[in-house]
Amino acid sequence: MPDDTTPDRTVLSTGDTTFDSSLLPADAAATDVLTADRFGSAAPADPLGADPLSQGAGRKGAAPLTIYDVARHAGVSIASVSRVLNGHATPRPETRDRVLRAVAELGFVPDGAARALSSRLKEIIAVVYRRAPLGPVDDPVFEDESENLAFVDVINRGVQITAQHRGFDLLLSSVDVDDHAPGPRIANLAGKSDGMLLHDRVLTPSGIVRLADRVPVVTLAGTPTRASVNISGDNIRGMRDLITHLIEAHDCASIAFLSGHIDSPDSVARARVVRETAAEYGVRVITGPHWTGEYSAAGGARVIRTLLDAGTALPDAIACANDQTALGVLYALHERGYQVPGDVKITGFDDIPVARHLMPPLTTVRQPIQDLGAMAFDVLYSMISGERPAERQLVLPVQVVVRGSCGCPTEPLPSYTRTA
Amino acid sequence: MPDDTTPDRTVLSTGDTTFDSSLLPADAAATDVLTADRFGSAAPADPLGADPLSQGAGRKGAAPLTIYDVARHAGVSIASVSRVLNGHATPRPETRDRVLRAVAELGFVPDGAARALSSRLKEIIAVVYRRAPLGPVDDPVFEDESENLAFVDVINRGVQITAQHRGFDLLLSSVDVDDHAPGPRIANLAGKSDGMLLHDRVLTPSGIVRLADRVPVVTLAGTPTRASVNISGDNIRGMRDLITHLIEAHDCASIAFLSGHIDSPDSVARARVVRETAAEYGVRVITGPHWTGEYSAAGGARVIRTLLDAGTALPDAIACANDQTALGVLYALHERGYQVPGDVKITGFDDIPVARHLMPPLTTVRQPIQDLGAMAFDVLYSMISGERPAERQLVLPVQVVVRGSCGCPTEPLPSYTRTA
DNA sequence: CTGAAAGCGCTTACAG
DNA sequence: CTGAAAGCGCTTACAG
Repeated sequence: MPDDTTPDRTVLSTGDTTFDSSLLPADAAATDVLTADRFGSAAPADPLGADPLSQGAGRKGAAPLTIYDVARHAGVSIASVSRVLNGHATPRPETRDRVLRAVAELGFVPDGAARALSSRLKEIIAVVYRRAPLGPVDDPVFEDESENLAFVDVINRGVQITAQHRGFDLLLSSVDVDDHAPGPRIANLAGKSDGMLLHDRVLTPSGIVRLADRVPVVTLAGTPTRASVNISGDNIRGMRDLITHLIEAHDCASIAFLSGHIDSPDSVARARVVRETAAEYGVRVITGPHWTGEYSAAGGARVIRTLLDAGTALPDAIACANDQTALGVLYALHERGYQVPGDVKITGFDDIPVARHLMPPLTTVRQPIQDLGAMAFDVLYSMISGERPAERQLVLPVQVVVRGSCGCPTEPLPSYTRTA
Repeated sequence: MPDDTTPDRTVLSTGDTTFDSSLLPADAAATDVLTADRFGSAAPADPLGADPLSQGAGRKGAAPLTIYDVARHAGVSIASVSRVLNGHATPRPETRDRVLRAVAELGFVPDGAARALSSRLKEIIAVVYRRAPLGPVDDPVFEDESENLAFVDVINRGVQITAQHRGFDLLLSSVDVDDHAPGPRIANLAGKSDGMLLHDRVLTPSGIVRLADRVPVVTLAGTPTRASVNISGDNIRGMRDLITHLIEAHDCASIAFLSGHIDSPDSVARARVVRETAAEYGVRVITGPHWTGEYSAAGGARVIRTLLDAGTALPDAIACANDQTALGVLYALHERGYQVPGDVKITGFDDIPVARHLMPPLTTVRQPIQDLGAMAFDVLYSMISGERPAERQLVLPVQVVVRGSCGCPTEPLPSYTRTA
């Protein structure tokens, strides 16, 4: 019952340090919080064995509990305690019970570092991403770099949830954009984990190869190496379908591609497909150094403003390298009084959560973002388990999601009838 | 030079498993990736000492390098290696150089678990959040739970960046909404970390007290206990200023408060302030079980649809418990043909990154989200260092950000002149 | 300044 | 089924 609905909370006044005294006693309802068998075995959920030690905050200074304390308390050897804690079959019920009781009464939690050192498994994978650069534009509307990391955040969520199923946790780290020697940090992470998951642009391919020599490595939206596996969405199919839609359904005769980082494999692949697909239809493609948005809303807005300031005419459609860029494009166009999709059609890539809430809702290519993370973990896990990956490059299917920004009618309003 | 601009990448065809062979050799440019002194000392950045072992992926099966290998290679004791690696003052330059060279040549990375066990410091803090529930509405527009976690993601980013400055990494975990016994998972995390940071509604206060008995605990947007410190934004000041603005600047005579989780301290505090402030002005407040949005866009949309379906008249303004809720409210109103702020004024709370990009841009209370995370880490770090926290409740200042959704004119279009 | 050795808290053959 | 003991790879008094 350590449920969040327990109504034993009190709202404090701001800055107030008083608090409801009912919070203080280690009440019965919370007994299972720390004493429940962490391995899912049948621990005594009965609050009777309430931990006497936790009654006072006093044991803070005391030496932390070890497996020896538990063994002594239960009258068994540390080997037996370890076996019970690890769910081995051997200890007979009676021994098991005594151990479990002792663990519950003492509130024992095994030390992860000791377990890791002994078992040679940390049950931790490190995830590293590069923090997006703030656009060069000093624009308060776009000042928050966090907004450009929605894609990474959702992938990481997929990784974390999947890892959790196998008892693994995620050690999260980031590399600053202008950190040109991330090696030491990443080496440190390698020492703290069983495997590493690198987002795009964290390490060069050669850096990845060296890292992979020490620990299994999987990359996301990157490039496979002889020693690492890469996971990506299907850029080719996704962008081809999107461009085809713009041309066939909306008669676009000129399409600009607003790229991401010039060295991003995803962006390069998407750009190429735009060119190829348009060429098949004889449609004009606009791209180049003026059309570079660094995957950020600020970058997208900057491109639009620069173009309009220069008096450049807008193409029929702008295909953005990702949704964040489209977000900035939409904002800048609106700011200058242009209508989307009336004056120009806009599309994104990724289908991050907000894409559907924009005005107009964003037509984009939906990547299975959380699945990318899940898949990345699965592959990494198998490598940690000693398996040799069958493929070095895994591509997940994507799908065009047609909404309003490409010129398609926004979906009709459904009628909801609902009773509370 | 392990920079992402190194142009030695090749874009693959989808599903293709070939790759540019230039990726294969462990080229000189990447030498410093793993061999650089991880403690910032003067390691030989010179690529001359390129690691011969990493030339082949063959050493995969070999026993991992230990400090003994380095010591032997350098002709010193393991104690000296350790001292150099930890930046102690003692080893004289010559010894230091020999160690550093051996470390670089072998590509040695110390094992984190062994370090942690020996030094009693893992340099890891665990962060746990509760994954937001999907609204009960089976609505494809709002199906992605990730969209409701933007606030948590940004806080975590603040934590991670701040932790990084002290050499700490972040162990990220989440508790499923309907996990009623998160104890075992959280105990496991406690064993893997030096301290814990809990987001709202992860543990009951009594659960927190028990946990705090084993490891330092800081909560975010929660409730302080005798054993843990809580960090929050200034709900009182923020909501008071916001409601005052709606009343004084926009003559609102009826204001609804669309709450978050009913047991969320933040939501309860905000609701109370809405009531108190409105009462001072004699303004009518609408709230109650029909006005509960669980902090999610889906929840906000559901509330609006239910009300409109029931023929309920809209109040002058709806103050949402957070921005996510406002996002759903905006969408649902637009869906039904209502104008914001014309028909009803809408406000949020948090100022998550997308708030400024909505149409109309969302008037809200800006919390220093990343700072909340930074502060949380700082407090936790001091507790890990053995300091007794001076305050149990820390409140960070917030600020009303007036945009279009409250009825204020959207800011005038600035004129940008920019040269590429 | 440097090294031999103890010890951190677990897991797991190895005996019994 | 159970226990004594070795060992995981580091750090750090303790001597020299």
